[in-house]
Amino acid sequence: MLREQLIEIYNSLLERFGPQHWWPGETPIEIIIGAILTQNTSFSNVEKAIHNLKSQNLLSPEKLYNTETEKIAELIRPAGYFNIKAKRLKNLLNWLLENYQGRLENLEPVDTTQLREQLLGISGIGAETADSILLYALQRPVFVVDAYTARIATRHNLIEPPFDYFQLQSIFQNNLSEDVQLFNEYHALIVRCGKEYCRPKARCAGCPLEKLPHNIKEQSF
DNA sequence: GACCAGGCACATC
DNA sequence: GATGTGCATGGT
Repeated sequence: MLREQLIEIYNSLLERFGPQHWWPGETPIEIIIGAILTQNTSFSNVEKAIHNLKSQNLLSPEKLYNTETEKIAELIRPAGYFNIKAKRLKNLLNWLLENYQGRLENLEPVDTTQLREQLLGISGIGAETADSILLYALQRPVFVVDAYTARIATRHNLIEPPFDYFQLQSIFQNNLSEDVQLFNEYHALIVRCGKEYCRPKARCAGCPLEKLPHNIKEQSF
C-alpha cells in the first residue's frame, strides 16, 4: 500500500524532473563539508563558501583542520551561521583525524549503524546531516529526511502528524528496497520538487504530485 | 521589508 | 519531554 504510493510519487517526480545527479559536490570530503554548511541554508550560499575554501586549497581534512577557526569562519561567511559552522567543521574533522587518521577510506570497514552513532556524537551533527554524509559521501543505504520530506509526506498522507525524524525515515526505509542509488535519487527529487512547488503555504499548482491525493497539513521538525 | 533556506544545540519550563 | 531561542547570509 504505502510502498505503491512511495513508488508512484518517485516515478512522478523522476518523470517530471529527470535524474538530479546528487550530491552537487565533486569529492566525498566536499560533500561532507557541504552537508554541514547547508544546515538551514540554501545551497546557492553554500556554493560560494565551498568556492572560497577551494580557492584556498583547503578541501582536505588535514589542511582545513589546521586552519584557524576564525579564518574558516571568514571564508564560509556566505553560508550563514559562519561562526558556529566553522566550529562544527572542526568538530567533525577532529573526529576524523583522531579516529581515522583523516582518511575517509578508513571508514569503509565500519558498520553503518555504528558510523551513524559516531557522527551523531559530534556536536553540530544531527540526524539529517549524519544521514546526508552517510548516503551521499559514504554510499550507505540510509534515507535522508528533511523539511521538504516532512512537508510532502504530510501533504500526501504518508504519515500522520505528529512524527519525528526517525518515524518519517522508517516510512521510506521500511517500504523501499535498500538501494543507495534509489535513496540518493529519491531524496534529491523531493528537494527539487520542494523548492519549486512545496514551499511553506505554497499551493500545489503545477506540482507533478498535484493529481495524487493531498491535503494542506503542515509539519516540520 | 518580510519571509524563507537541504538544522542543531542549548536554555527553560 | 515539549517548547522557545540564537545562530546569519543571500535570494525572492
